[in-house]
Amino acid sequence: MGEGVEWALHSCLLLAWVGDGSSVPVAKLAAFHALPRAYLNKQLQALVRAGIVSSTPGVRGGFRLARDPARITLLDVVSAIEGPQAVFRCTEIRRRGAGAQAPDSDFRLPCAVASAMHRAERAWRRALAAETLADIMQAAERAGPSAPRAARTRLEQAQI
Amino acid sequence: MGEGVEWALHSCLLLAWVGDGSSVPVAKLAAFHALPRAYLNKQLQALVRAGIVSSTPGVRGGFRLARDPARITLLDVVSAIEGPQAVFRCTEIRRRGAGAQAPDSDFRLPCAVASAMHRAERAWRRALAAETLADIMQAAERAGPSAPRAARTRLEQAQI
DNA sequence: GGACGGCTACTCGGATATCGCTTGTCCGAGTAAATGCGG
DNA sequence: CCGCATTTACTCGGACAAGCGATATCCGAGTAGCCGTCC
Repeated sequence: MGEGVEWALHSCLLLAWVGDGSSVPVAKLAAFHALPRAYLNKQLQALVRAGIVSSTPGVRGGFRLARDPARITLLDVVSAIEGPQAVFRCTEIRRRGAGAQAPDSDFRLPCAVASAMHRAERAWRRALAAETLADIMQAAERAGPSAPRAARTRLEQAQI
Repeated sequence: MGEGVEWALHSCLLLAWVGDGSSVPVAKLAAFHALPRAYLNKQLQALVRAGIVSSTPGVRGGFRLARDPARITLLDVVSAIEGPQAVFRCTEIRRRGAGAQAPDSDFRLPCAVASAMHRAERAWRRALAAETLADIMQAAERAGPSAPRAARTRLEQAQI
């Protein structure tokens, strides 16, 4: 799994704490976590394409959440960064080589291996879809109730 | 996820159908699915290190399952190929950059983002551990009852 | 005829190269604010 | 003093390289079977 998923999730968490009031430029977000600015921008573009965050250009522009944190699931973010394709991709090797000479009736049903792997993957996606960004916020605030205010302050002070 | 997982699973399925009676050389397994022989050998070595299959050198050597298919889970195979590390790896970016200047109390608990991701990943692993190689065999035989016999025959005929 | 020693062919195993994708970087298009000028 | 056109600085967005892991390959170590020879 790509490292960008972690970056995107933490960036969304920050944007959620900032709120819809103001946009945060990518330079601030990158400075907050000491991440490469341009590459983080690339990941945020993927979130924009997925409709999770919205971007505004111009002198006071930046990124902000496109909808309420309670309506943004982890699956949304993961799918936006990693792409729509399944983690396990069946290449149908059963239809290649000597094994492909079996009677067609054996290939009527989908590949049993792929079915099992996809079943497990659905469980993963279900767990990801069950957790929202608001849940993450709550969990983080439970550890430190001052986290949201502190995040806003550090974000403001963060410089390139 | 690497392509080797699919290869390893299908190879284990074949070895399960062949049974413990005889060893199957990697050349036969590769020819059955039209896979690169040497690289498949590399993947099977990982299965050997994990104790899933056993290898015997020599003129009638090859690979065979090390234990009963009902005692081999998909998680065993996936872990053997992909390695023990988690799919989502937390690099603790919250402790870097401007955000790290928050009070230490905020870092007492583990990262909320990583916790949520790992929770979902545990669901995935649980689903993988619940399915055994014997289950895959049953599902495949339900599609074509002649699959095991056909597989043995094609394996014997398969040539480099 | 039986047994033993050497030989051969075949197998796995790890060291070695190649490719594609993730990661990282750069510069241009576009926009909103600020500013100076004219009425 | 107010409104407008221009300038300017700052933002995102997509095009362009680099590094690293997955992919693919080769050759050597080792073993089991086979054959010839000797007793």
